[in-house]
Amino acid sequence: MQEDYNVTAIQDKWLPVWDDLKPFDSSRKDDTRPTKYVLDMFPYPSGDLHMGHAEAYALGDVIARYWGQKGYNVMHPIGWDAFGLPAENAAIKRGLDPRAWTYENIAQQKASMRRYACSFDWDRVLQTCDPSYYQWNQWLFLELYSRGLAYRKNSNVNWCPSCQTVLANEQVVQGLCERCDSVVTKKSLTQWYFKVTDYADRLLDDLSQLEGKWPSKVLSMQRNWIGRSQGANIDFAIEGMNQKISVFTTRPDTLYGATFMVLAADSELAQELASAAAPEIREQFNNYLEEVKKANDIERLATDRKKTGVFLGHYALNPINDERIPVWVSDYVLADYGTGAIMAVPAHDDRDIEFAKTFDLPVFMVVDTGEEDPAVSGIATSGDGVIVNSGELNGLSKSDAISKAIELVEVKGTGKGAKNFRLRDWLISRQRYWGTPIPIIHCDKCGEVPVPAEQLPVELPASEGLDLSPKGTSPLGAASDWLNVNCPKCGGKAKRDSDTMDTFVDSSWYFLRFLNPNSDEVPFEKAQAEKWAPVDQYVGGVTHAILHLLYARFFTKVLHDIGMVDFEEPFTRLLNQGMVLMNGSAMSKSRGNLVRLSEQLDIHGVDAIRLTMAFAGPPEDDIDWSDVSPAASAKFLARAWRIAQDVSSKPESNFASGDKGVRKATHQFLAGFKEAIESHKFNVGVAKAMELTNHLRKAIDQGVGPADIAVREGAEELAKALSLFAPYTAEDMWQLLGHEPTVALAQFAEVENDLLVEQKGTAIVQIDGKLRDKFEVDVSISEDELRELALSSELVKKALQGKETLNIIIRAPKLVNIATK
RNA sequence: GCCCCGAUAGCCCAAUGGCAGAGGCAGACGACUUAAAAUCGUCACAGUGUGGGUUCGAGUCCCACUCGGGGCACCA
Repeated sequence: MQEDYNVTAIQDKWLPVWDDLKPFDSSRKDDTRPTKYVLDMFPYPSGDLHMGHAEAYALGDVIARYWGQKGYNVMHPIGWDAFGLPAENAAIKRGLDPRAWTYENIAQQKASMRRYACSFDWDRVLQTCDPSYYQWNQWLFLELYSRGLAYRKNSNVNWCPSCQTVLANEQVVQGLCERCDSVVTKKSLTQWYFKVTDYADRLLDDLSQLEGKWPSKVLSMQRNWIGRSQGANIDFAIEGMNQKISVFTTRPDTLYGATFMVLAADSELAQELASAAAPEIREQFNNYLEEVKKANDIERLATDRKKTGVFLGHYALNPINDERIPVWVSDYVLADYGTGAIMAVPAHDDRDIEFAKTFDLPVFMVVDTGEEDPAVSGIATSGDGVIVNSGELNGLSKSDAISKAIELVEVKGTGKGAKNFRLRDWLISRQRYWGTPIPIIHCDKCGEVPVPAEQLPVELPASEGLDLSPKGTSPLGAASDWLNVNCPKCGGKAKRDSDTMDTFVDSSWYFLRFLNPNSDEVPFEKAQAEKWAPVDQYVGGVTHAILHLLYARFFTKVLHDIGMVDFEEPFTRLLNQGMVLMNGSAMSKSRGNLVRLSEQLDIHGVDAIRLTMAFAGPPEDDIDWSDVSPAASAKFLARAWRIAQDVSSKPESNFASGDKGVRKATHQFLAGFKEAIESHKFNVGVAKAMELTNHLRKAIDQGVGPADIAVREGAEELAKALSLFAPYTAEDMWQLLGHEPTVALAQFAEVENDLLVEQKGTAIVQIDGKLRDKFEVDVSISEDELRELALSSELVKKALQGKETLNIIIRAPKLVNIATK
């Protein structure tokens, strides 16, 4: 009897079966399959899963399931990035316990992931807010600390007045807080840092290993972010003072063109020089500094901003020619980049010439680029050219002059070749509650004392009784029972560090914790790392292109140097899926275009939604939900399901006697599907499955009929392929075809290449690239035979009338192109 | 301002330098039906954003531009 395809029924039917079978258990001891590690970026547990998760996990699942059906033991774990501000904000707003709020959301998301049939290994799960996880954050922090890679310093840090916490450079976007869009201000604080800058060169250079494996966009964003520039540090003596100004420049070739110097207004050196200046200059400087401090980054970054500054009354001496040049301060020079001071070469730098024009300072051309003299035109020239007015550098090209100038200052001892990075050290302290406590104890006598390893974890105290609302200092400071301890060194009274770690610390190494998610002995076992890591395929949003991926790469390199892993890049391949939009813009409640995932799943079923995500387009493109049709996906799945229902042959493993045409369609499908999935063209893979379905439908209704064994072969491969996108439907098809669960472990058939070889093919004849005729030919046809055939064609003869043949290109058996005059 | 990516049918998207169409949506028509839905089938629709170039041959490679998206940006 023919049944109907019933989405709800098959979902209810198979979920418990899978729970029982655990097809994605990657820890079986006797497993001899080769390994693959497929990882989806773990979610933040704020509320239930949304459409974005649905896309990411659908795509990650296609890859994980594919390798499983290719015979690999696939580790595909999941966890929760569970610390962070939203839990606290929920706590503050609604009076909830952040811990309870977080675990409730995790439970809800976990249930949704099960329903969504994610092929996760449910025995490898972690939550970063568990002490069993974050104790290893603390352990790793102390490892870094012992190597000088974690340190504390006072500086002007980015401060979000709304979140009331400091932010890493990476969390400041266009002068705004990444999280709440408040204008970020500066505050002088003593904070913990990780010394990422020690790894700047390796972080940059190793990107070349990822070329072709990571999206080029992400590689270029990381390169931009690290921002290495090559040049020189050059010292300028200050006239009449036992003091010098050191500058970083990428253009030492223009040293003769330096006509003034500029110090960052908020630098220490500026302060110092101002103090040594005449009282009226000091006053001008102080007034200026006040103004500068008031301006925020938004104002400072405005492109049409007028140059401002103050002359300090001092003169510096150009080390290459002892030229006497004035020293100014301005806010267009940044205190925290390079040395906080520049030599200004107005002839060849846009900013410098603007400043020179504003304050009527001299412009002196030293590179002749063939353009008008900047001193006349008022436009700086920055291109290559011939060095002029520069003593021993005259006549050299830009790049030769750069080397030569470095040589000259090195000989004089007034400078040397240098490189500079845009990358700053990673500020990891946060003045918030819901995070990993920093495992340091401050003792008046002993200073910073690491918490001894055997006392880890330093558990976060209960939030009860603590005021979590942002106030600029950590809420933990008020947990006096927790805060006050004895110094591990001297036993005297001491206090715990009350800040918590940036949650990006948690996610910087979580992919390794999945190797041994429950170990109390080690963060992860080296042997397991050798077996599984690095991650073969990482899947996640491009929003993490800089922050998370850079930090994870940094951690991996540190762990490599410590000897804990033997690789230096954590994620061999990276796939960035696009976003799910609605009517052209990101979904949001306030915009009123929110599509609820749970609703979509109720209406169309899990499989149809997953399939829609995969079929919508290339995975890295955004999906506009208004452009796609989950109803059509459901319709297709029903059509495929009916194929399995119609197959009337008994299960059989030898398909040789099946209809050749149908077999050919199946094996063509297998070859094309493999190619499509392995190159991440999931939409094309789905299209090929649709094509096979159409072919089988026709074979059943109008061709060889449902009993031909080739139809069974096709239906079985179709079920296996659909298992990547639509696991419930595929499992049911597999059963209809007379097999035991689970299709997720069934292997794809080997492509029988014999079936793909064509006997006949279509040859086309072009004249000057335009199609004129085509005919069926034997694929073994020779070039000469094909030429004969083409030239004897009536259509070709007609088209060639009155034309002179120049050349005939033959690509047997497919093409003849006749070029004419 | 600099860098990167994209533009193919009414829509979403395919196409190792070789017949512009694999697949889907929407559409038209037909079969089944008393009728409709569902199902099954058939059909139509663009010469690939614009202008040059390379080539026997360009959607595909190169150059310039337009539009859209993204990244970086007073980084010396």
